[in-house]
Amino acid sequence: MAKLFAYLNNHNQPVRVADLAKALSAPRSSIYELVSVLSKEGLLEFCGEGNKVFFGKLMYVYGANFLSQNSILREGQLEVDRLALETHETFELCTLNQNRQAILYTRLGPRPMRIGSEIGSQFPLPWTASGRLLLSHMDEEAIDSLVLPEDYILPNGSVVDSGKFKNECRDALGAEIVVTQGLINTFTQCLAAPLKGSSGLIEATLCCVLPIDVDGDHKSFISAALKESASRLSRRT
Amino acid sequence: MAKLFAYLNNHNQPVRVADLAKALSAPRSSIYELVSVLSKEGLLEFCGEGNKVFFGKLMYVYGANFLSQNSILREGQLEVDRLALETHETFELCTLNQNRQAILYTRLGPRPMRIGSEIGSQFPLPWTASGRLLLSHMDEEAIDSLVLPEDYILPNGSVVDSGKFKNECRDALGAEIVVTQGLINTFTQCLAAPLKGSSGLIEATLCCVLPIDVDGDHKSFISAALKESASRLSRRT
DNA sequence: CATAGTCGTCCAGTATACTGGACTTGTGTC
DNA sequence: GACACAAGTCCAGTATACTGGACGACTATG
Repeated sequence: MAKLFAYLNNHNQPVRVADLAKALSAPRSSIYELVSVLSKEGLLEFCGEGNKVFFGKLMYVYGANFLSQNSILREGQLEVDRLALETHETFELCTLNQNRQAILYTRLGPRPMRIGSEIGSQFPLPWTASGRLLLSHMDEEAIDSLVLPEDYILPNGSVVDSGKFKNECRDALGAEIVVTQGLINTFTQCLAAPLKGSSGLIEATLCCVLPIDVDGDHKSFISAALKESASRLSRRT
Repeated sequence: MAKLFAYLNNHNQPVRVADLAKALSAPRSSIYELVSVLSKEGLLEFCGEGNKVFFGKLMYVYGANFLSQNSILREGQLEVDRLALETHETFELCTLNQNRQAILYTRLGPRPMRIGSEIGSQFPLPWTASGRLLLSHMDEEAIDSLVLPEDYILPNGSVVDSGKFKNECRDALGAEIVVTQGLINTFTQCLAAPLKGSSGLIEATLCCVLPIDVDGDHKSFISAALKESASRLSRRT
């Protein structure tokens, strides 16, 4: 079931049941059965032509429940919208999901250029500035048990040094902003600021994706705006 | 699993695992196991104190997927917001979910007064104006097989005549607006307008909840606004 | 501090759901 | 229209997950 959902999420559009079976390399009968059960429950829905399925109404309703309980997410969405509108850059709201950084919300600027920055896409933590913030409270041991060896391999094939990464995580503790350059690709940099919950723990990050060659004044302006937003949204202890 | 999700949805806040087991009258060990599996997958999350669980990030992400695929829902939300802002009344976006009417989105006016009009709450179809629209394309036989006998029992205990209900569904076919009064309670009326998909089928309804004693001019105004919004949002064939 | 009640874990037995093969139905091609 | 291939259904055997009871840990109460 988890794999099925993940596959639909990656495709972000209805998928034929037969294709699901192939893609998940599971018996067709199992997938037909599973899809039938989940669609009876309303978590999946048949839609359009050709026996295609996608997430159902209930999934949306349950997701809305999560949103209503999560004030950082709710306020963070508004803030991402506002920042994107004012600066014309791409902003994202990110959070830790298992051993990945998940993008919970995004608003594209006029020049979207980062791979897969759709809602629901997930990245290995060493790939992003947000990843360093999200792990900043953990010790080396905890990081080692969470981050898999293959997560250190960047899209271009080069490898992030795990010792260096853990140092950067430690340095991110208490930082107002973290910047990484040229990790996911060579032409962007990523500025991330921490959103802290009432416990003081970082619950999410506010992140901006900029071209690598943006001029210094503009970058400072974005950086200041991120810090201001993040500190305003963070809960006071 | 379906029951567990439904229970969390009804409570709309984190629930202790032990309470879940009681409420679902299932063995504690089963619920602990199930919750553990679902939270490992990210569909549920432990949150706050005292071993409480609620919907997880993945549920939100998957729900956002549904939203992105469903243009009527996306545009309908904006329209509900706009109508509520302009008229100061409560509007809802409703849809058919199995044999229930589900509220997918709502914006409260200054006098919210309808029971349970939260996102995700569901009603038997005979209780609402939207229900008549959502069933308007079905014949009597299809309606009988979908609507359970107990669905005809209103909250106050009185019973909707099933023949009359089916006539009202038939009359709703092609109607621009459907009004019901005093069904869910004695002091509200419900105005619903159909949102049609590209197939011409009613995919959702836009609905306004008014006090029963609202003056005629205001009601006409609301009614006209609903018709206008609904026809604008409906897909042309 | 003793006690009752609840909470969470563990485990073997059992029931449910998954598997994969055979079969039927649908679809596209020549 | 005949053919090949893919899509979808069905069924018995098996593996997985659920069950419920026993147990220890924790918490409130007198």
